[in-house]
Amino acid sequence: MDRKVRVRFAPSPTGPLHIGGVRTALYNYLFAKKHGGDFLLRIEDTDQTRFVPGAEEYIIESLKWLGIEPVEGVGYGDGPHAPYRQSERKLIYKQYAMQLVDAGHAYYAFDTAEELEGMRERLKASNVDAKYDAITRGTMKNSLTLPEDEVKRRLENGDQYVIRIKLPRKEEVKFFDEIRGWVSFNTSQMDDKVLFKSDGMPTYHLANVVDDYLMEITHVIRGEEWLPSAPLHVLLYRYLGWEDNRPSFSHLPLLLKPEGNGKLSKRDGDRLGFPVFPLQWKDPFSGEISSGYRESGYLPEAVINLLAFLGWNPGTQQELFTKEELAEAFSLDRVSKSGAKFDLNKAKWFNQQYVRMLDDQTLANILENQVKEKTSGVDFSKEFIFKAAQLVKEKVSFTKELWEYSFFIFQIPESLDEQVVSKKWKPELKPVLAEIKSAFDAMNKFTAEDAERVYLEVLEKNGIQSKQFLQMFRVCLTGQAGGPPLFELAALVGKESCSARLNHALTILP
RNA sequence: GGCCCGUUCGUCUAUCGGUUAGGACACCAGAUUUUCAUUCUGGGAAGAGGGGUUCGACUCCCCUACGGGCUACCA
Repeated sequence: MDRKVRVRFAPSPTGPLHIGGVRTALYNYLFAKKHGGDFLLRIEDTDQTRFVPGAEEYIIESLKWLGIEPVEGVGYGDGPHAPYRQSERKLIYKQYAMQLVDAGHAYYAFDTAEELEGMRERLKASNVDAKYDAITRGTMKNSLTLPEDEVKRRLENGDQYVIRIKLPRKEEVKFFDEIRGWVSFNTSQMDDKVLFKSDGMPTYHLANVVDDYLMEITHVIRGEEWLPSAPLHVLLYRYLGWEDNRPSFSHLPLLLKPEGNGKLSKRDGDRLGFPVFPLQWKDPFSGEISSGYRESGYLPEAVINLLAFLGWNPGTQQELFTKEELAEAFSLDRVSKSGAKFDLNKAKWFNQQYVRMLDDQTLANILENQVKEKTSGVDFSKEFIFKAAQLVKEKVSFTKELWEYSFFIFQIPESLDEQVVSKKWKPELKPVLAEIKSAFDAMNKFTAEDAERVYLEVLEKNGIQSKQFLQMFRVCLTGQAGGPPLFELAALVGKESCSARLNHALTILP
C-alpha cells in the first residue's frame, strides 16, 4: 500500500514560534518535497486557556518568510480536510472518544481536581509513583468503579467529566522510530491519560491521532519531547482500529542552548545575542519584545541552511545548500539522535556566505535605504552607492552591517582613530600630508591608479616608505584603522572630498 | 524519584567491525594584501569510564557516569 506522503506541522498558537519549531517545520517540509508529498499546517489550539492573540498569524508569517510553505492548512487556503484549526473541529473528536468508551478502551472519570490532588499526595507519601493507572483507577470516581446507574445519573445530570484511556495493566508497547530505531515502553509505567476534557475539547493526544488519521498523514515528524507519549498514540491507533494506516514516527533531537545544558529557551537568545525566534515578537500582554532572525539581518536562505544542519547532514562535504538541494538530499536516516547546541559563530558564517551570494544591486539597494536613513538631506547617486556597496561587500556578515562598514564613504570623519594616530603620527609628517593634498588638488583625472601614483611620488620625494605611512593616511581620509582598498575608496569619494578630508585631518592633527 | 532517549575535536558532524578517526565553524601560526578584511597554506584539538563479544572495536552487548526529555483536564 503506497500512500502519498503527507506530513504536517502542528504548532500550538501559544506564543511566537520557537526556532526549534521552525526546524521541525523545515524537516517536515523537506521530507514532503523529497517525496513529492504534501506539507500541511494544522493549528493545535485545544487549550483555550493558553490562546495568545497574534500567535497564529506569527506562525504563518514565519513560514512565509522562510519559504517553507504548506500546500494546505490554516492560512493556506485550507483544503480537502478543512477546517485545520482544532478548535473548529471540536465536534469531530467526541465521537471517537465515545467509540473508545463503547469498545471498553476508555472510561468516564468524575474526579475533581481536589480528589486527584489528594490521590497524588497519598501515593507520594507512601513513596509510590503517583499516577492514574490500572491500579489507582479502582479507587477513584469513574465509570469503572461507580454503579452503572450512578454513572448514567451523573452524565444526565450534566456533571463534569473527562474521558480517560484505559491502559492495560502491563503490556509492552513497541514501535519503530525512523530516527531512533525500535523503542519500547511498558504500560505499567504509563497512566490513563485524559483524552477528552471536561470543557468539551480533546487533549492533544486524542486530537492529534484523530486528525492525523483523518488528514491521511503518513509520517509524523516532531520533537523529541513527544517521544514519551508516542506509545499512547500507538495504542490509540490500535484501539481506534487504524493500525494499518498509522503514520510512522520520527522524533527529532532537541535544540540545546550554546552554553551549558538544557533546551534552548527564549532567555538564552536575549542573553547570548542571537534570536530564538524567526521574527521579532512583541508579547501582547507584557509588551516585551523578543528579537527575530529577520530583524537581526539574517537572510531566510541562511536560516534554512543553518537550521537544516542542526541535527542533520548530507554525509558529504557540501555545506551550502539551496532549499531545493536540501529537499533533494534530505532523509530521515541522516538525522542525528543527540541534541544540537546552537552555535552563533557558525550561524554568522552561514549568513555571511549568503550575503556574498547576493547580487551587487540588491546590496546596493539595501545600503541605499540605510544611507537615506542615516544621512537625511544628503543626496548620493545610485551609482555612488552601488560602488560603495561593492567596496565593502566582502566585509559584512549581515546586510545591516553595510552602513557601519561604509559610513565613512558618505560622511567626512569627525575624529581620527586614536590608536593609529598615537602610534603612527608625528608632527613632522604634517608638511608631507599637506603636500599630498596639494598634489591631489592639482590633479585633473582622479582615478585610483592616479591617486596612488601621486601619493607614492610625494612619499618618495620625502624619503618615506609607504608601509610606514599608509595606515595613517587611511585614518586621515576615513578616520578608520581599516577598510576597503584605500585608493579605490579615494577615487570613489572624489578629489574634492579627499581634499576636504585631508584638510580636516590637517586641522585636528597636532 | 520513575520511565524513555542520548554521549566522536570548544561547536555542528563523517565513520554504518579493520581509517594516520575525515570535514566545517571557531582558535593559533605563516604567506599574500604597501593597512583591516578577504584569500591561501599549515597547526593544535575528539571516540565519557569500565567490562564483555571478536583475530580486530568509535562502531555490537552489559554496567556505571554524565546530559536531556517526559512525568497536567499544556501542547
